[in-house]
Amino acid sequence: MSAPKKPKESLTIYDVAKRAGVSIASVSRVLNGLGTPRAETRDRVMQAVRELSFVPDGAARALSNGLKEVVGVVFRRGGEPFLEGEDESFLFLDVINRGIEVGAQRRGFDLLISSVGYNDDNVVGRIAALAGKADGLILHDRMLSAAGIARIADTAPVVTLAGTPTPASINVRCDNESGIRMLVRHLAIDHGYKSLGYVSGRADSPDNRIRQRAFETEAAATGAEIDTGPAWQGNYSAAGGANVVDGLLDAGRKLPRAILCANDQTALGVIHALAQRGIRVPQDVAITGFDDVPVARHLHPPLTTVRQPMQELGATAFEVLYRRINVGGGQRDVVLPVQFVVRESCGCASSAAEDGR
Amino acid sequence: MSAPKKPKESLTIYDVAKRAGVSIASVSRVLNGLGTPRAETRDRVMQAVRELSFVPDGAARALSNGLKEVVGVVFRRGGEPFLEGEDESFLFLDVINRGIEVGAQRRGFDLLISSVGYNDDNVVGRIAALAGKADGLILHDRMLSAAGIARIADTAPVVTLAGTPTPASINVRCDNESGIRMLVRHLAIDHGYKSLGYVSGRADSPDNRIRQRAFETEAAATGAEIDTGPAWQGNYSAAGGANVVDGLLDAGRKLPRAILCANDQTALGVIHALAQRGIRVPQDVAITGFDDVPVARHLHPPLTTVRQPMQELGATAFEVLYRRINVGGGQRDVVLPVQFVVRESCGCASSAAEDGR
DNA sequence: TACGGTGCGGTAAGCGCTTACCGGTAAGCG
DNA sequence: CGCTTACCGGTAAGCGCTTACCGCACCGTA
Repeated sequence: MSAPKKPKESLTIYDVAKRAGVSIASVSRVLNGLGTPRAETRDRVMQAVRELSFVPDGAARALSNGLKEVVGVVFRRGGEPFLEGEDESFLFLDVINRGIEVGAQRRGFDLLISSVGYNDDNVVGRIAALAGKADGLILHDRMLSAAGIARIADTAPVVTLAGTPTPASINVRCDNESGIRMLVRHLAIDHGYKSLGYVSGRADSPDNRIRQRAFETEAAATGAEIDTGPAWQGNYSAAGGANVVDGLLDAGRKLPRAILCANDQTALGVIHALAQRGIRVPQDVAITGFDDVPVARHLHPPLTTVRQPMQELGATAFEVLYRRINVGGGQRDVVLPVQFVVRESCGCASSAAEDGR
Repeated sequence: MSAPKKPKESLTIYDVAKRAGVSIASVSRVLNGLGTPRAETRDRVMQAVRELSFVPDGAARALSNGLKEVVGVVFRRGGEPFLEGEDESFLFLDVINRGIEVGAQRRGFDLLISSVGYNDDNVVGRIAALAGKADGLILHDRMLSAAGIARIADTAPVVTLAGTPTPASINVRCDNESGIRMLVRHLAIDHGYKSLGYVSGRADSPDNRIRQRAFETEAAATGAEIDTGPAWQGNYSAAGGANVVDGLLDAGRKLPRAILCANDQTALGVIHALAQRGIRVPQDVAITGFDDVPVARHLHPPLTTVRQPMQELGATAFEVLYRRINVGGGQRDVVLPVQFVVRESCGCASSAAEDGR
């Protein structure tokens, strides 16, 4: 039945055509479902394909029709494996990447993945090389300066995640402003807390800057008193959050009634540090996070936070890129809605609305 | 200075050649560092490349020289995101993938990543498509039957991780036998425990089968009494480990003096379940794991286990594949050494040798 | 001055595929 | 029964690159 010779070098569409007794054009058409081949033709081709277990060469295909069906994904990786707390950020990126993959699979695309260390040299070169192998690029976080993006972008379309749009690239992020606004209103209005603080994330993170600004604006709008300054500088890690609390307290400063944290990770550290000092959450100080990572609901008390649709973020990034690859144009700043998740760390009772769905 | 026209469609080596006033062959040679171009020629090409920010098309290159410089990596993903305990397995795969990436980067290769759900259909088809876009494939764990592998393997070289070698593929794994042997000897001889048990991993895992067999062989060799049977069936998860303990105890069976667990995750569950019942580790029952995941050293008591060189596993898988792509042949069963890590869960004192390096 | 040697650089073929274009056959119509 | 129309399916032209091969210019030598 099946007598696959030696698959010598690589077998091509010509081999299939010969075996099926048709032309290469027919083979191609059958394989791509174009035209209206006769049933017999189709069957003979399919059978030959099966017998030879032929798989068309992606490169040739890409060259011929100008579509590689590959998107490059670039992200930062920590310097050392197993750095404390890295597990979480791993997970974070991973969920987003999975989202990209899901989106990609719908369109028959695959992911060309490349991570970059914090102190790798020639990052632009590496990314450029990647661009040559892909139809478009998705860059996590802050991989490149606007100039760097511009340079890459005239090779291949670029979508950034949680960055800022540039003339040459599209950015996809979630609606940080609304998230912070909901948090602030809930604390200042629903709970009536009169003083608020914000433990920031990494200073160079666009997401963080937006959150901080939204915090200040909204807090001012509600008339709450806000506490700021360099002492509030965190770095997205639990250790960073704990540091801020310790620094504040050691300096003898009085904590505000409620503290928003740049992300859940930070909130975790803050809550921990407060517990060490015997300060109760939420009775003495209310705490909120941002992201809604899986452990958020298992903290004591369960963390009130804002859910980022991470997987959707990835899927959307892909979809936006896909559209850009095929038709061009489109919106440059894509913002996804977030979901307010009320638990107990804000002072709500345990029976309060748990997140839906 | 730089007047990059509109990068209309895509710019090619012809555009560069024209701008530099040389032929496309010279451009190609300069770009690939072949031949001995005059300094002037080289400079003009380089300048033109810079001015146009030209990046050669990977597909054309691949088609022309038969090397895509891409390896496909396929792994299983859990059905649902955030399933309990998935974080760990994520991490596990991730570290291996990072290892592959490190190896790949050394050779200028990139990773084409594709995950497969537990109940996706047409997995073979998806993997075949991936094979068409890559120079070779690395398959995690049990992605495919031997027949499936054979089918893929005459399209592209295949390396499996923690599987078993087949006539058509190479397998890379760590030395499970030695690991188990060291564990058993340490428990049976050094500590003199007379009865041993093994909480297994997933039944279909080659790694697990090898570990179980090694356990039985080695335990018999030391003359220790061993306890086995379906009640000892775990699944690599903490819950699975806890289940085994609960099942055994609820059935009124007496636990052996020492229990080896198929992996650290399982050990974690076992220790937890024992603690619940007031059974002390290691005083009443000694426990060991396998893998040495990061948390292993932070358990109470710190876990005695065997370290798998995960990153190296990935890097080796790549290197083996790379060699196979370029020259063919090579060993079919590659085994990496493991490292015995003595901590306290086996009954050793806390001052005992912590892992070296 | 004429000839061979050396080496840079250009021309062209071809990698495996898609697809525009066209010719041949069969079915539909007068 | 002959001509038109449709419909398949084959032929061939690239896609952007690498590289074998060859010509030319310039040097050294006689």
